[in-house]
Amino acid sequence: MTTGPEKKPSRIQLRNRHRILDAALNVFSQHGYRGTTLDLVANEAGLSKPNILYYFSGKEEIHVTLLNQLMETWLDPLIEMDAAGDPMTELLAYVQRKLDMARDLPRESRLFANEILQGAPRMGPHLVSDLKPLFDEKCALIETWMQDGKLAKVDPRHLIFSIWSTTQHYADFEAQIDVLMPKRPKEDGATEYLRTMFTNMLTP
Amino acid sequence: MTTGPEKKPSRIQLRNRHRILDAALNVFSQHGYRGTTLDLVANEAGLSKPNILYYFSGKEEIHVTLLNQLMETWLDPLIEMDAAGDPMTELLAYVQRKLDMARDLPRESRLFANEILQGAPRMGPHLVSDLKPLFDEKCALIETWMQDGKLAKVDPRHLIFSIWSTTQHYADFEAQIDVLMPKRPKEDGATEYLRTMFTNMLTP
DNA sequence: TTGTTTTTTTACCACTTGGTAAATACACGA
DNA sequence: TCGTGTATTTACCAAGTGGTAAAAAAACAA
Repeated sequence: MTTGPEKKPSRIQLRNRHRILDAALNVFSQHGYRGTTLDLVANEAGLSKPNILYYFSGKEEIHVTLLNQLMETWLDPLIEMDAAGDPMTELLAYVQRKLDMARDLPRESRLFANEILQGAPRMGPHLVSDLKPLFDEKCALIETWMQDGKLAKVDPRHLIFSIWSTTQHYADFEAQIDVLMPKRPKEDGATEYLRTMFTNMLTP
Repeated sequence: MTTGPEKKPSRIQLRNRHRILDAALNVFSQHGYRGTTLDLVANEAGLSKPNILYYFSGKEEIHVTLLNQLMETWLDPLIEMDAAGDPMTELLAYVQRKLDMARDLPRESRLFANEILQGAPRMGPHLVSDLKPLFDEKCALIETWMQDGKLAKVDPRHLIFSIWSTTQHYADFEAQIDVLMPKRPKEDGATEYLRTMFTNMLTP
């Protein structure tokens, strides 16, 4: 009702916007915001530069759109951590989901890392309004689990930081890992290692 | 002998080169390579752009110089891990040194993270020639410690990755941590947390 | 088919940016 | 003080970049 008279996007619009965002994700995640040129995105998307600006008002809007989409994906695994489940099971499952995400969505992980590295100039508000409340809620949940003697007592905030850092490392520092563990198989032991680490730390 | 007739750099040269590198470290670590302009570096250094190009042949040379300096600093804590010491003590001390480095040299940590994130375009060779041999050597050392029953058996490569990721996280993702743990004190529990984590995991 | 709307291309432009040439100012030993 | 090499500034430039205007092409409804 109060929303303007927006017409539903055509098939072409849907397809091209999707192409552009996919191409932009490739480029932004590899070169960062400043390192990304519209020409690069245009090439990658198979469109001309002015044509891209027909679908998005500018470079910034493309970047912001990606960041908004990313936020949902990013929070999802943590949201799923269930207060009703078994604490150790829930936590290990969360670690696994985060590791799977680093493996399946390395571009998204690097896009996020780039943004935070540069001081979250475009994502700062999202962190405050979306991530912070969720973070506080889940820290409190973990705290109760520890009070109940279901988990060993450690600082839940640093626990979450360590889950994020260890899992995302496999996406963000892939170039380094490629040098140090060349021609490794798909299943390279990270899953088992992280499982052991968090199990040993959190077993009461 | 075979080295050319290089004159010793004057006091002014020493001072200005140092100023430039310090300014460049600020800018590169915050904005990445492409995001850094010579004008930004010049302003930060309090010199004019052409004056900067009097001391360095170009933007690339400044960046490479920083990266070379960084490599030494970066490898140092791992080099210090001593085969003759007590395994658990040595490992925990290494964790502590890395955490101190993230705290004391966040700019260097972010410079490194930026470079790796973008695929190590300028540092790749250094990783192969300097980091890889050291990494293999220390992995083998940790392996023997585990064989001797001094440490619980885990994959030493992933162990080192987890030390790197958890410690550097406090520098590289500082913008996020500032949101999630606002106005925290200097000593915020990270030291204690990491000590607990690695102790619990590695106690045989 | 035809008229209308949507999509794409062509040709630009203003600004930024890495870098250069040459003139000028400065430091310093004799 | 003067002369010489060092350091710095001024005035540029060519390439790259984000973005625009308007014409051309394609899609589509009638």
